[in-house]
Amino acid sequence: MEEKLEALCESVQNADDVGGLQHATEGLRDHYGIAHIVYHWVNSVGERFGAGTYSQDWVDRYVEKDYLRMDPVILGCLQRFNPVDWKELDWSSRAARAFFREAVDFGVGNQGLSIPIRGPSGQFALFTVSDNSDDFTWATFIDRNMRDLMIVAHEFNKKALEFEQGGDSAPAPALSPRELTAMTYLAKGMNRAQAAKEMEISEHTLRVYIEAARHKLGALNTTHAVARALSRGLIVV
Amino acid sequence: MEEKLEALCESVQNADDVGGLQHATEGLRDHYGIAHIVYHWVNSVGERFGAGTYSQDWVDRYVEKDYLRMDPVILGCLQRFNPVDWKELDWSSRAARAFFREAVDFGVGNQGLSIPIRGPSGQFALFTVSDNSDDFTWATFIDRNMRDLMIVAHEFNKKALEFEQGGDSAPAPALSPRELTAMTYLAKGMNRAQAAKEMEISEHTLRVYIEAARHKLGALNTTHAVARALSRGLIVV
DNA sequence: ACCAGCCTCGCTATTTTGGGGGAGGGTAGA
DNA sequence: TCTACCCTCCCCCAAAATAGCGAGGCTGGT
Repeated sequence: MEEKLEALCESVQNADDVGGLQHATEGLRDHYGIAHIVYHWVNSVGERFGAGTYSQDWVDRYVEKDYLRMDPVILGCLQRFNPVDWKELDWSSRAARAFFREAVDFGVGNQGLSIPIRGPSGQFALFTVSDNSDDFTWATFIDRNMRDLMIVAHEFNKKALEFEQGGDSAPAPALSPRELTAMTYLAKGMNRAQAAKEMEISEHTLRVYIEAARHKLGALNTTHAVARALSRGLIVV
Repeated sequence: MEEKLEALCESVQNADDVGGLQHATEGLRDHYGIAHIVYHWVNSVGERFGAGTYSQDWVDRYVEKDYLRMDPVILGCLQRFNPVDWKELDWSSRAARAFFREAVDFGVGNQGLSIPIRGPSGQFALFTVSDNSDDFTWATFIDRNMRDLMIVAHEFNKKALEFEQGGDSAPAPALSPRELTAMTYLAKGMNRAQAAKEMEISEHTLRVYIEAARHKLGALNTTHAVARALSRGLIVV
């Protein structure tokens, strides 16, 4: 079993483009003998890409209908931390139920598990396994393979990150301690007067920090600067 | 080996407070025969807590000196995705090197590996293993145990999430599509006029969205609202 | 069928930010 | 050493955001 996992990880590691990941998902599907494996990834500039075994028809349909905006799997995972079984999601709306029926018609399994992972710059990835089976069979499958799947999901993420860094990487400008403190207070909702009082400096000085931070971050205004500082993991609210 | 991992995970699962996690870190340390295991967590409202085997002296010192703001492990992991060996971090500044020497003096290992994980609402967790050893021994240890450690780290996260939800959980307010779009444009640095033009609505209407978002997010001003929307994963820049 | 919530538009006055200048002392890295 | 960057303080004025009112049409869920 250990060796199998090793081989599966390697099939991901050996990918050198999105096509390679695609191939890896097919290998995984065959290995586990289930219906689908899908890896979906949003990079730090909001571009999406995916690799997986869903039929092209379904992918086209999904894009055409902009299902991304209402897919309970996506919406649910954006709010979660842990791997989530599709059954735990909110399918209560009419649109969601219709979407699910349509998905099953297009060959997506009636059972699914999605593992969400987040990166430091707004990256968001979803590793999904899906199959057609009853609740008990599915629960057994998950119980057996959850950990391996998490490891494999992680390999996918590593690969996706490599691809992104292969592109243009932002060098992440360093802010001075006072600048960071200032940005943190602003991110907490203070205005300049409050933040200055908190930092025990004049409002003028505070302004200097904010402007310095703005310039370093290439931001157009304070809100933008705070947003960038947050996205880049420079500060935490 | 498998059974050992199972037992370790259970020791985490059985924790029903932070003290329980503390106990679990001690068990892990003894199991692996290394110097330290530390789990550090920032929840969605910015409160931090930790469980681990560092000496109280070091923890006190760390807090007193506000090392959180300059600790290269924290700063580095805030920018990363994958588990990171401490050797890969940026120790070039004098302050960082002094910090490292001091840490070693306080019993922290000279080798370390930290696994960062992010949640949907700005939660950020760090699972760290540390020991005193040479590069080769450490590399071997990591190579052998990385995957198990990732699984264990995940158990910690699951537990931390439970604790948070047990307390007062922010119900994650849902923003309407237009509100989200508005917040996204603001996060990109547009002012109200530009965002309104982009959305093809009047500036007044845009203002309504911003205020609605502000109220839903409990934010004091626009910058705060954008910061919260970002930290909670509602928008991506 | 109804209600909640979304989307759209309007006004005025006050508060907060942003842009443009400077200036001097302190400290860490090359 | 010495240079670059950090920290701190000051002025004036234009531009932008916020607070407080309000109103009507449309859609989705119960």
